Amino acid sequence: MNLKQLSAHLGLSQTTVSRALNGYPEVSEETRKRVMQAAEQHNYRPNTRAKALATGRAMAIGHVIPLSTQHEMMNPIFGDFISGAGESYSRAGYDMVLSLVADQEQSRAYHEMVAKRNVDGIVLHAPKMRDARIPLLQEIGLPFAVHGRATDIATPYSWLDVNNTSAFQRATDFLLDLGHRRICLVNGQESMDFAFRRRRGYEAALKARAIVPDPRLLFAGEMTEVYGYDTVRRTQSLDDPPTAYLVSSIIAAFGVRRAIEEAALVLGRDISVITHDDDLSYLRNGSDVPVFTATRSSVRDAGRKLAQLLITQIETPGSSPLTELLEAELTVGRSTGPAPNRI
Amino acid sequence: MNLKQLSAHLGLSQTTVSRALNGYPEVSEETRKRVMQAAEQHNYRPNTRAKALATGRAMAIGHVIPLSTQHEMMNPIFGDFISGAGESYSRAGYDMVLSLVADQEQSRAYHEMVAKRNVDGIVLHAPKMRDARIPLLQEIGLPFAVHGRATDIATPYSWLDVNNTSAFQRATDFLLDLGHRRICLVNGQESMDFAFRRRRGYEAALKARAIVPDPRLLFAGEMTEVYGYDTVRRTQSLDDPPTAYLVSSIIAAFGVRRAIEEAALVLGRDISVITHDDDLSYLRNGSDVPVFTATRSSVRDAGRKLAQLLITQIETPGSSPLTELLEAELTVGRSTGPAPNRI
DNA sequence: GCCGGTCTCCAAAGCGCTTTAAATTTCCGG
DNA sequence: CCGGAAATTTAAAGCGCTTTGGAGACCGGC
Repeated sequence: MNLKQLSAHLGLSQTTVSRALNGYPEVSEETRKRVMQAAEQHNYRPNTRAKALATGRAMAIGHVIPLSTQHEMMNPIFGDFISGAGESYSRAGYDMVLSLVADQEQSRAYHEMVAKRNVDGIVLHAPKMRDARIPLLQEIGLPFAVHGRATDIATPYSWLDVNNTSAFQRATDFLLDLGHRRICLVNGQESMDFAFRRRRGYEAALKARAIVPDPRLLFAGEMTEVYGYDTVRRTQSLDDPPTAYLVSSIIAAFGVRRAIEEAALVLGRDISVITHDDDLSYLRNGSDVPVFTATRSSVRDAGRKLAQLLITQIETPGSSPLTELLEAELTVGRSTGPAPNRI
Repeated sequence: MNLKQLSAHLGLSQTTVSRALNGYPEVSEETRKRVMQAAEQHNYRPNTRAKALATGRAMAIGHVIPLSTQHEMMNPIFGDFISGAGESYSRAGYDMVLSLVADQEQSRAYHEMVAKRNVDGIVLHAPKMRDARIPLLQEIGLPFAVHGRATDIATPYSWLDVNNTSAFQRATDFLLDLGHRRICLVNGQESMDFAFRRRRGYEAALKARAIVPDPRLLFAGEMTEVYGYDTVRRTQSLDDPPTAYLVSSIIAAFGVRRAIEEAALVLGRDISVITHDDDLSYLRNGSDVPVFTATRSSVRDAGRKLAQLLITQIETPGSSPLTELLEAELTVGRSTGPAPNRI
């Protein structure tokens, strides 16, 4: 059933029917009701493609996911972010189209998206520090919003980010307050902007207490369980092992915990651990009292908000870029305690 | 730059240019070359929406993700499945559109998709045992393919599944061969079809050796780390605790391992564990020798293949449904060993 | 009774592409 | 040099919708 058939069936013109359905005022209440009813009854839905062609609006938003091995780590949080974004989209009537693109084809992919005109805007994932995609998208002129930020980009753009610097600074402070002095940072890939900011927060907290960061306690890598495990193994065999770990992901924190328990140490007594917790639906941090003390920020919530932000921007053309900085909560669990008095 | 402008610029009709670009034979090689070059130079891409409207093909495939809490467990594997599917789609020139739909709106969502005509086919995720969505889609007539299968559906449809029954049967057999007699099944939600099949495999192996399954060793739930942990805690306090665990997901297996180590037992000596391993990119099962003995089947690979299967079906109309059953590998790691001789 | 204004409704153009039917050009043997 | 087949090219219709520019109908005021 298409518009033509529907209007023929109603004995009205396509114009009137279209207007009635789209809420334009030039149609009497009576006929509007009649039209609405008939549409409902025949289960009529306007053909998206025709509508998009006529209006110039695709009612769809693109997500470009980099496919390189270096970004595989996006995967665990990907599902949650997407569900959050999806909620906002379906509420506003947008579709979500995903493109998985190899790194070297990023530029081509964006140009193609805008030329093919099948999205009204783009969400950018996993920004690197000086991410080339941002100036590219600015030049192209397609509305976009970034999940995260990119350091060293002058011109303003829309983004939503967790305050990674402050979160890790507060977490480090918390450990310092407990008497820890040797704190190992188990960070993500530092080419990623968020990881860079986390390290900055960690370093700032140390510097404020005149502690010089020990390079042997700084790690950056892909956030796997094994990575967390290996890092603890390696650092615990130092002459002067750390008494605390600050971990960038709960998956790596699992590995950290395993290595600690395997060494017959007690988590929260012998060794303290704080992890960042993205509040993933399938990786809850314990049930009642959280297992880990954590800097927590729901990535699903971020998805919801960033999507809404992009929609707002698309629907109010000419608006200046929107930004939102979320503060992570520092929730205390059972993985932290005062530094043991080692000799 | 659109077709009209391009053809004006070339001094040709839109027809000829369109044909040249789409590889039709009614155009001389010389002009084809000229058209191709101009298109390249002006970075011309046909407008997807116009093309879709004219051809009746959307060149897009929809994935409907159920949003209920009961399916949250889809999330961890979701990212990998989608990347696999995305590879196939981009190779074939399809877009992927995601819809997150609350359970009670599933039916409406499918009807809407077909009425709006913005996808050429649908991938169905997380089928339940007697999934109502399958007859619904068959009735609607939109091509679709299921990731998994649904028991008790008579009419044929396209699907791709891992042979869950045989995988868990072989895993159970492997444990039985090692002398284990009390094997605890840590399964997923048994309303999900795959979980049901896994239990069937487990039971078949026991029955073949005339062992009656102990209901106190059968668990079904959402596959979290805590779930694995709790299950071990609970079962190890039985009079006659199990000597082996058969686990449905590597995330739960992490919890199983934690409980075992916390009880000062040695994995692979005191207690054996086999887990199903979806070969997720961010949750590798160890680096060299796998940590866990596992029934392994790459979910990314499944995504790739299922997408290809659906594309094939879409592009050869009138074809009968396609199906593919993948066998999981049973890879031996360090988590299994002979049953200890308990008295 | 006529006129301007307000409500309703409609015909037709246009979005950018494909494709059918037809026109034009080219080619070649006779 | 011609006629007809083959090779190229084109005009125009159509995909299903929105939207512009009017056209009738109806109203109150003069």
